Amino acid sequence: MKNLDDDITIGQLANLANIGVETLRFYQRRGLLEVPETEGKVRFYTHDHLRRLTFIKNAKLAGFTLSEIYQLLDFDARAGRRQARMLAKQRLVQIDYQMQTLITARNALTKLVTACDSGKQGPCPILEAFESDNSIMDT
Amino acid sequence: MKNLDDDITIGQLANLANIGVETLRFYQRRGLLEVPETEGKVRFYTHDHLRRLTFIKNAKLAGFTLSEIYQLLDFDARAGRRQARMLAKQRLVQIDYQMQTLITARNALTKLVTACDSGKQGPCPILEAFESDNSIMDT
DNA sequence: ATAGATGCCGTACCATGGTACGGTGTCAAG
DNA sequence: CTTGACACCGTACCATGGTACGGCATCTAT
Repeated sequence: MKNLDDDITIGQLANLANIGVETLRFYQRRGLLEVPETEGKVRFYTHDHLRRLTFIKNAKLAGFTLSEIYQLLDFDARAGRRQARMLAKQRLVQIDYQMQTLITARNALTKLVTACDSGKQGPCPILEAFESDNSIMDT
Repeated sequence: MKNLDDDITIGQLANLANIGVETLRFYQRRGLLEVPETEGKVRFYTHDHLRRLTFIKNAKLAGFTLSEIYQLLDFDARAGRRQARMLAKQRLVQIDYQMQTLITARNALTKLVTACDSGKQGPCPILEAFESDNSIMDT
């Protein structure tokens, strides 16, 4: 299980990681994925590259941007616990903000859909609300 | 209050709506904002344009994309209550999905930050988690 | 009447995260 | 020995939501 999956081509790596080859190349350009030294012409990838891709996928799931992931990878290399923690905390603040926004929109839309479902007469409450200046979206 | 704010230039409209002029032009290109017939050279905007911008801003707050907003505006013009309701319901489903994603990420990051804060030894739990295959992000 | 502020228009550019294309090279099987 | 499948590389293109620039016209105040 150590070097069984060593010396893998980019296509195989892409398969294992379930990511497109072009995306891998894109990550390479972004510095997220190391470009192996070529001994000849075709480049070979190892277990390490796969782990890195796992890292990237998980960090993406946590909502980090690619450039934040770039930093996280750097912290990982330099044992930058403090910085990683800071980035994570920042992301948590952001998440709370995003959730609040979603909750507001959700409440508003739920209310409006209900109103629109029940009332049969007059203009659509949803569309009407969007035209109103002190919107239901403020709350 | 009817034609006091009529015959307004694009710059004034931008000010009133608190949106950049370039953004207004962009909305015009997208068909979101009507381009007034020019009687001469300079185009004049009215209260209607301002209401439309309010609509756009509120719909954006609710998380609709510009092309969805384009549709909503169309429904508004044709009294498309049913369609507006459908779009709103779709958006609600999407919101629930997005919230679930955020909650998962939030739980994971909270746990990791706590772990990283307490443990002083060994590798950073956050970075470690991202390298793990069956990630904390799955749950 | 001349400068400065706006308006108009087309077009280019930005970030974000990819996706695709075309040319070239290499390698293995039939 | 030729065909097909990949690899490599540079570059272009996609959607999304703007933002900026350059050239020209017009309007207003000094």
